[in-house]
Amino acid sequence: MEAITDNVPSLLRETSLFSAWPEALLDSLLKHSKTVHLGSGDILFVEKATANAFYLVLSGRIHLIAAAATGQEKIVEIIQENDLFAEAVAFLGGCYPVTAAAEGSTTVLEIPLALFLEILEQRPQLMRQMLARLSMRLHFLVKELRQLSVESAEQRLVSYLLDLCPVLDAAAVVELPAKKSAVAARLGLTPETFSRLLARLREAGLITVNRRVLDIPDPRALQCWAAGHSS
Amino acid sequence: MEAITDNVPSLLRETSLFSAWPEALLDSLLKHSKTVHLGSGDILFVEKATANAFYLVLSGRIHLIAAAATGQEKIVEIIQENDLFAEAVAFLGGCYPVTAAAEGSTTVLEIPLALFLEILEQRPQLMRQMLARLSMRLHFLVKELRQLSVESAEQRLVSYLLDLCPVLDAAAVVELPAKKSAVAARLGLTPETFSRLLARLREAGLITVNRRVLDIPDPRALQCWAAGHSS
DNA sequence: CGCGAGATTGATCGCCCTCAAGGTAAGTGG
DNA sequence: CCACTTACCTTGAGGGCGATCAATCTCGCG
Repeated sequence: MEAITDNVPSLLRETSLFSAWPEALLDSLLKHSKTVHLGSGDILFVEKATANAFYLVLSGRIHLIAAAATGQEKIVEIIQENDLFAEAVAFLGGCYPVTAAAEGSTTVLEIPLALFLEILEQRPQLMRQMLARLSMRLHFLVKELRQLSVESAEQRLVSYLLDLCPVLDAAAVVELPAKKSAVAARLGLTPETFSRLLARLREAGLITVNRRVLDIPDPRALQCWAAGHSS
Repeated sequence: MEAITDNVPSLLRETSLFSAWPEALLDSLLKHSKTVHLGSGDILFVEKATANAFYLVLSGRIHLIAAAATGQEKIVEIIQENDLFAEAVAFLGGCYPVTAAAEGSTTVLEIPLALFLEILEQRPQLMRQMLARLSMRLHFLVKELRQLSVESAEQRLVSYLLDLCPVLDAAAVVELPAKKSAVAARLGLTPETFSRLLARLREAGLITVNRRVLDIPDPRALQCWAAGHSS
């Protein structure tokens, strides 16, 4: 546990938001932060709860979940290690728009919003960075919105796989960031449909599947194939 | 035309973003802005084009459209008179994530991003307001995302109608903000499905429809009915 | 009146969900 | 080492929602 805690300053510095922060500010922020350990499925915060802090994933993964009255759930985003989340709520003093749950054993750093805002208030450049961050998230969400509304399940899956590829011009071996049922939820699909789609791509010779690891010999071909299937 | 131009300062001041700006700053921003007139269907900017300005709708309506490779289109948002749009792209120096098209004859004020950023850079409080604005948009998009992925067409329609009601506790007469086919696209539906859903609600005695004007005698009943239909 | 855009209604189809039944690993205790 | 368990994934059959195609209707307008 100490090992992780000692690591925190360097981890924080690796995030795009904090990379340019002066040492002193980071330290004072860390003094008022604390690590939280979560078991599999544990809830970090629930939708509509008052937001007092935002978080950095130190190890494990966090699912951001939007639930409907019917009990159906959609995973809005899967937060990986060393990623910040929920930092955007800070500026409304409001509540969390989603529920955050741990996948597997997970450790997060809890950073109080009040102090963060206080520091930000006095550092225009930092504000500028926050604006850029939020702007990026906006673009991400707009893209998601488009994909959900106008693309088929297969096109969404292909887009998702292509996003995992570091480059499109060379063969790639990618690992799914979570168990398949969770990735399915992330894509707005049932596990059954997800499985069937993977099978289709496999039968078409576009990918090979090994547990959580996918081999994509020709990303471009995958891209074209999905486009051709819209007709 | 002069009449509209003369009106601009007061219109700008009515927007949440500019309401607290000093007169002098608004004036200098206005000096470098210009009004643009659009006919029905005219394109203001296209997706992926480099962003040099953001806009305020002076009269008419603007559709923000996300298109897929297949030619299908989804209206992400319908911008009303006196609303700002595309202000969020400023902080990435990037490109527009959607296409903007006029619905009917429309006039917009084009505000250059560069100058806006310059002013913002020197006014931390203004930055803070921008952050709050972006945060609100993030919440809006997350809500949209949830609705698209986990709610049925009927639930989405009802949510949309309820959003148009000023209060839920009293009867409301609301006007659709655009022609029905455009509202359908906004909800991710075809005009046919939209029409059928309205008919269903009408037959259930929950609304009456007159051209673009809807009468909702009991919003609460509408809300409950949609919830009950999830089973 | 005749025209045309938008709205409605009907018939049919396909995608994806649901429900249900195996299948395939990993871990457990004998 | 091997049944047994458990979690996860896969595969199959069937159904429903919403899209598509097509015909009719309404209304504003020249």
